Formats: sequence, structure tokens, C-alpha cells
Amino acid sequence: MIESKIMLCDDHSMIRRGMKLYLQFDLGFRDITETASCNELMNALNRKKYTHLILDIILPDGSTLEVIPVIRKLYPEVHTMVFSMQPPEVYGEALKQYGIKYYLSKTAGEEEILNMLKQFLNNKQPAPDTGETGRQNPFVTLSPRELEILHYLLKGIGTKEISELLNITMSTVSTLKNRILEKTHSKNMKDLFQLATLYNLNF
Amino acid sequence: MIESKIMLCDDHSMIRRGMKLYLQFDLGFRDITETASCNELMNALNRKKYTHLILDIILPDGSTLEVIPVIRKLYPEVHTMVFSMQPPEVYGEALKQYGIKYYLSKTAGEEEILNMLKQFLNNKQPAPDTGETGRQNPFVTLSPRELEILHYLLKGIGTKEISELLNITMSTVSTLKNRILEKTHSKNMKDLFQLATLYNLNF
DNA sequence: AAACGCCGTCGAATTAATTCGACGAAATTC
DNA sequence: GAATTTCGTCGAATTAATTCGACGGCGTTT
Repeated sequence: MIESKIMLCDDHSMIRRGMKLYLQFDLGFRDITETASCNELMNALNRKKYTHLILDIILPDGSTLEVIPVIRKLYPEVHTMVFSMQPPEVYGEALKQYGIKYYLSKTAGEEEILNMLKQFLNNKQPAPDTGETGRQNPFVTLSPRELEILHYLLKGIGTKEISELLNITMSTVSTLKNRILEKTHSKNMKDLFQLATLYNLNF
Repeated sequence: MIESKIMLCDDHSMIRRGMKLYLQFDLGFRDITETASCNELMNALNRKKYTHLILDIILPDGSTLEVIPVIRKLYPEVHTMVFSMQPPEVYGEALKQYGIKYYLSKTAGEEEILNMLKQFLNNKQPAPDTGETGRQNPFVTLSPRELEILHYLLKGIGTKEISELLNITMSTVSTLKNRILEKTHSKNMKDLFQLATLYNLNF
């Protein structure tokens, strides 16, 4: 194995220390650089060549989602793993579109963390993701009527009021709403709001 | 200094490792026990006497807000510090009501973390409450119970399920939910989610 | 001490929302 | 062209959620 040069970007010093411990003591890597913001990250990448990036999503000066496209353009060969508090369902799709194949949740157990780190740092293929050739925006599968309902739902309007606005039954609205939740793989409204925010769908 | 027996409760192994490193290497404490849920925590407290507790707020099986009153009743002499991702303004008041004087934010820098840990573990008086922060944050007016409910609401959990989790009536949950909406001036859940996002409360 | 206001709780009545078919029309696949 | 899927819709039954008034407990104010 070639000596890996690892960049670890997370704004929580606690997390960085914990992660560093895994990388150093458990996995034996030594070349680990830390950054705590998008800005620091980009500067550091500019200064030195890294083989692996381990990035948090939410940083004090913005989201790594904003810089990942830039990074992939400037340093196409670097391996990138995202590591976040956010549930993978939410960012998974967006990251796949960006070509990020590794997503580690901070809520994962020790074993899972170590396993994924090992695979990632040895440049193995990522965990067997559920097939599906690079899915797109989950909202594109919605029918016209469903999009109409979605529009009102995202404004926080309830089933009853929507049914009145569109002159249809509440049960119809409920049915459509459920189909929307299914198609977007949202468990509940909170998931839907999050997903919509993620895809800039907040109209 | 008397030998401290420290209990560290957090569901992220990464955080636990980072914190343990601070406690062991930087501060020289050795008796550190880890737990990762409310249940584990209560069992561990029952088994052994601790001098200091360092607790995360949000755990997989509930909120420490639920168990802190119990802990303070059963073990009134134990020193407790809360340690969380949430901005301190939000939980500060509720915790003060529970007699918790130490609140450490995971977003704090290394120095701040070490300082507060030192003070806490040496049983000094808490840091001079960093001035009047965020009188504008609408979440500060929430009562302890309301914050508890809020926590579940923000996870997208419904009234019925919350009532089951907390063993109270649905009508109670609904009442609390409405008071939360009122106090935060939210018309509906969508507003609440948005507001929570705005105040970095989404976890 | 009395009065006030917030807190956590509930019951009963009411309303909102979901579920689970089901149906014809339109689009798509075979 | 037949079979299948998706779409928009609904009714009836059921379940979830809200409303509203209330009550005792607990701090504060007066």
C-alpha cells in the first residue's frame, strides 16, 4: 500500500481527535492533516497533495457540498469520503451525483467506522450500494398532480386546506401525499422538507 | 485533588474517544467509564459511585433531559456537565432549572474545552455565564418538557409515537406542541423545521 | 398570605388525516 | 392490440391529532 496522505476536515476538535485516534492507532496511518473550515481546506489542498479526504458536511463557513465540485475538478484523482451527523438518506443521492461513493455516519458503531475507513483508505470498492445506476433527483419521478400537491405541502399547508384549494377530497390529497413520500423515500414530512431543501426545491 | 470517577455518556464513539483523550492525556484522569444511552447510563450509575458525569443531551433512547431529574434525586452530590452539539442558549435555561451549571458546546475550541473541563473536574465555580446571549432565539423560552417534545418533533416523530415514548397522553403532547408553536411563532411544522435549521437546532 | 402565572397533565368532544380498497382513463410495454 | 402500469380520483372505515377547559403544583409578586 502506498503511503496515504490524509486530510481530515471537521470543525469539531473532539471529532478530529477521535478520528485521528482511529486512523493512527487502529489503522496505522501517520500522515494526517487537520482543517476545520472550507477555507482552510481549500488552502491546504492547494499547498500539498493528498490521497484521501475525509470531510464533514457542515462547516462554519459553509457546506462541503459547495466545494466538492471544485475539489473534484481541481484534484480528480483524490479519494473522498464524507463523514457527517446527517442521516445518509438525505445526502446520499446528492453525493452520488458528485461522485462520492463513501459516506460514513458519525452515529455508526466502532466496528462499522473501522471497516469503512479500512476499505476507503485501501481504495477498495465502496460497500455494495443498492445497485441503481446513479439515480437522479427523487422529485423527477413525481407526476404533475403530485408536484402540485408537493408545492402546497412544502409551504406547510395541511391536507384539509389543500383539498379545499384544489376542490378534491381529503382522501385524494392524502393518497397523493403518501405517493410523494414513497417516491422520495421520505418517512415523514421532516424528511421531505430536508430533501426539498437539499435539492433547492423550496419554492 | 481527590481521585475523580468520571462517567462519560455519548452515543458517538468518535466523541467518546476524543473526550477520553482530553481527560486522560491532557488532564491526567484515569477512572473514566463510557456509556452510550440513557439506559446504559442509569444502569452504570446504579452499579458504581461516580463523582462527575459528562453527558450528551441527545441519545438514541431518549434525551438526558428526561433522566437528569432522576439522577439529581438519586445522586444529589454528583457533579454534572452537559456536553452537546446544541447551541448553549437553547438548553441553558432548562438545564439551570435542573441545577446543571456546566454546559460545554461540542463546537467549542480546544482551549475552551480544556478550560471548562479543568474547572469542572476541580469542582470550581462555573465560568461566568458568557453574558446575555441570544435574547432573540425563540427557543430559549421553552420549558424543559417543551424542549423534550421539540426534540422528537424535529426528528419527524408524530404525536402518537411521542406520547408512547414518554408515556403521556396524546392530548398532552398536542398541548405542548401547540405551546412550542406559539412560543416560536411558527404557524406549522414547516415553519418550525425552518426555524430550527436557522438556529442550528437540527440534530 | 393571597394572587398571579407558568407548567405538566388529562378527558371528552371534535376535526384532520390516513388507510385501503377501488375505478376508469391514459400512457406504456410487450 | 392486448396487457400492464401509472394517474387522478373517491368512499367508508379507521386512526391520529387538535381543541378546550380544567386542575393541582410550584415559583413569584404583591
